[in-house]
Amino acid sequence: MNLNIEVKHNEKYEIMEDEQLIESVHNGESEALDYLIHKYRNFVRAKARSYFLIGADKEDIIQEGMIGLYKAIRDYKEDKLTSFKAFAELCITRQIITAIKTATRQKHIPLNSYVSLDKPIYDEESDRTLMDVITGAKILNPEELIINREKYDNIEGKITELLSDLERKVLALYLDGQSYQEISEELNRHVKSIDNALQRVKRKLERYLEVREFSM
DNA sequence: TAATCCTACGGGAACTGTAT
DNA sequence: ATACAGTTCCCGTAGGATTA
Repeated sequence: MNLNIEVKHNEKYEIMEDEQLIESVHNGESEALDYLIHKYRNFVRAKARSYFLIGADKEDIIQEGMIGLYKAIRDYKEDKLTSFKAFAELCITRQIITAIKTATRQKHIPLNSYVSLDKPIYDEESDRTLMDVITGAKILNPEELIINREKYDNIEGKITELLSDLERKVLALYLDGQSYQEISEELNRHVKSIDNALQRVKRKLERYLEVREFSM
């Protein structure tokens, strides 16, 4: 079956450290590249989710995230102090944010909703990124990201206060990159319940955003 | 087909007004 | 003060439509 083939195919890579894999890629092993990209696919998905939860275009953001991943693989230097994973996370995040910024730039952004910044508002739609919503601040560059991290932590606490138990759990797993089905199995609920919980979470976050924007 | 959105429904808790 | 009916809000659920 498919599965077996895949397993065999990756056998030799499974025991390798990311850093070794990178080296292989740099030496021209395209299979190592495939493996790495596959391995980090869910990671990218999880990262991207923060940005499309509130309605951004999921596929586009994931694409950007994958580009960031690719760049990370391409540019990672072994002698760096950071692990590849940390480096990749940075690259992916930066790529996504840059893409969103580009998409939203020169877009008339209503004063009351810069929150939508992270959200790629490709068009007339009013979308906001979860992260933006949560952060409530525009992210101008990586440095600001770090600065905003503190605010983010605060706000995160407040937001989770708004959510019910189920909603909180579902959100956590969702942001973890899990699918509806995986979440439903984990929590022993119908997929429908997951969907509903997510819907409520989104609505709450949107509402929270509005209030927040208003008071800032 | 899976993910997502929209709308409506039912149960329960909290609140309110009122009659006793 | 107590009891009770009516109202409102929140949570979870469900069906169906839409989107990717």
